[in-house]
Amino acid sequence: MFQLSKKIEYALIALRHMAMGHAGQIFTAKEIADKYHIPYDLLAKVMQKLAKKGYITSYQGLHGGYTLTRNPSELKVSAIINAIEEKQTVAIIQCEAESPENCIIHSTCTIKNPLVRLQTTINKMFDELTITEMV
Amino acid sequence: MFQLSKKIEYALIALRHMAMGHAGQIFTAKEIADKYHIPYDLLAKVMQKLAKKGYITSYQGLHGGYTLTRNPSELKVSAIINAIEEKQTVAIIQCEAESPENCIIHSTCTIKNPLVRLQTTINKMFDELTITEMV
DNA sequence: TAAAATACGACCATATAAGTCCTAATTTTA
DNA sequence: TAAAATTAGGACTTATATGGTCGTATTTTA
Repeated sequence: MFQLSKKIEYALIALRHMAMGHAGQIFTAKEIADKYHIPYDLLAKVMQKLAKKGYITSYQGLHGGYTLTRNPSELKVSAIINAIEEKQTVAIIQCEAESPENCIIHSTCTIKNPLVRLQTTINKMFDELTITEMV
Repeated sequence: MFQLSKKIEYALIALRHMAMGHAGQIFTAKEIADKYHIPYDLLAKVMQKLAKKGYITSYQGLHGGYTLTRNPSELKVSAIINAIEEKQTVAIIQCEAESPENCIIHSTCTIKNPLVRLQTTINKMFDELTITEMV
């Protein structure tokens, strides 16, 4: 628990790599996968998700690839996480995340609040962290 | 990702329950499992781990059970997490957690530092949070 | 000695994560 | 127009982690 998934690691690696190039530079998934020794297929899917969310722009065909859509300083880690993980992922307590109504101690629960506060802080940190901090 | 495991949830529920009783009061795993509708066997193991680490004291035999060893204010959530999860669990990046030497970008990695800082903050929060805040 | 509790290892089922494979579709260029 | 290089994306497999169960031993008390 409390680990970023490989997908997110790969996304950060790729975006950082792209951020280190010049504006508008095109990168292929293969090139990045090779350079960092990460599985091509997996990285490809990750980049497809990022493209779908508009964080990177894709170009198909020969000499195709991806470019960063925006300035790295606008690329929040929180957004990257949400783009890649389908489920609500930063949610340290499950009752808040999925089924408050099934909670056993419902109204009298005094565990939830401190953890929700903690979670809010974590969310904020991921929100304030951008790719710029990683180049 | 970024969710507390059920085991830890159960530990928090149990410890909170015990903290709400009077000092020295004995509670059985069964009693707590029943009250909160959590699987007895699982809770039993969780409590065994807590006992092994000395956070609660166990009494075997008929009319046995567990008591809190210390004041709830000394029961840090960080300690509870570490008692129950075997692996280094709050470690958002894997290179720090297990194999820095295998890292692909080793010396030139600029991703690690911001995440390590974030992790430090999270650790600190879990360290400052005690059972007292949950009763 | 029986009952009620902890102790603990082994096991199983399921879910999630990680990775692979295959087949389009698109674009460029020889 | 055909081949090559790329993105797009679904289906599948494998590995690992999680959650839960089971069986048996041990301890203590009545």
